[in-house]
Amino acid sequence: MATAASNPYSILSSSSLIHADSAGMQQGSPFRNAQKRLQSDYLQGVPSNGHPLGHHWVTSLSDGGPWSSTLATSPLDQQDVKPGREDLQLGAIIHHRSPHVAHHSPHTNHPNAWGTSPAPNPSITSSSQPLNVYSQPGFTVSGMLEHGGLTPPPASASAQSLHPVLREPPDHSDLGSHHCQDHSDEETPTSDELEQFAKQFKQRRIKLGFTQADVGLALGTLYGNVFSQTTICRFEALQLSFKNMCKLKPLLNKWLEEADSSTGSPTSMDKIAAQGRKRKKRTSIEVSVKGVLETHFLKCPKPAAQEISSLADSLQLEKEVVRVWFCNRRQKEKRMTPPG
DNA sequence: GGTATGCAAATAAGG
DNA sequence: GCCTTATTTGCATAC
Repeated sequence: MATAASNPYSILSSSSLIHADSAGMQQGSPFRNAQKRLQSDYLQGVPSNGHPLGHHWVTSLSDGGPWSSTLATSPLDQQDVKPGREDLQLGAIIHHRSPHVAHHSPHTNHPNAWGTSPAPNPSITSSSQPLNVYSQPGFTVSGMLEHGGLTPPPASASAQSLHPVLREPPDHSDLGSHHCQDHSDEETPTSDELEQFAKQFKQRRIKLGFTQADVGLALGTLYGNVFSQTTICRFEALQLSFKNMCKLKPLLNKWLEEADSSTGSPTSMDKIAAQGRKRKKRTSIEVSVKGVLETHFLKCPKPAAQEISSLADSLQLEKEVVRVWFCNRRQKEKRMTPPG
């Protein structure tokens, strides 16, 4: 199989992937997905009218919502556009592309935009006092040996590594308010706390000498759930949805604690890292294969299961991959189709 | 070589 | 089991 699906949980081997997707980066594509639209809309000051979906993360900007306190003062805050999705990528709004932001988050560039958090989150009071909410005696260096290495947690850690997101620590360091919908308990951080955390997280990470990729991998070792550099990057830049930020924060907080408090007593981590991935590795579909799929789509946007199966066979793809492709393609089609 | 971003694959949730 | 819709996440690549 040419897809990573054949080895969905391996974070080590991706050679089986079809890497031909570069063409997928059609920058000149007439179609811009929600994310992209949002960004451009923001940047262009497009009024909020295009998207039916309100989002607490954004819609609340002007009414004391999660990010309101800081955004309200942003020079860009007038861009109170209603995004079509949760992922507003607010960070991007204020984030001019600054290639090497060695020591600043987007906020640093626009202190007023995000900063001024009146109450720094105690849970991230930097290296000096980690919270130890999840104290795990065996962990070292946030799951990494040294900077690139993986530091396996003790056996007991494996248990902890289960369902990281779901098993929220009973006693979270965050004093949060309750802005996170599905985590409506007291653990839910406020927008200010998230913002502050992201900022300090980045600072600490850099100080400790870890890259975003390091952190993403380390989360796999700590929680059995690897994240990409992209995700860490977006977290730091506050480009994830509020809900998603809430979800990732405890994990990163934990990593930070570990990184801050340990110097890395190597253990036997590799296996944890290997068993880490829960999400199926993204399949890269070859351009030629995409062409075939596209052709089929034009003829029949909603093929029957049987048809999908045979198509999958002929393309040597998993049936599920083909099915999902059609689903996503239909979604895309809908987005592309102008209303009315 | 690390980080940021476009596009889309994968997943979640509800029907 | 499959669909739709919304969302999360990462590959590939630009910066």
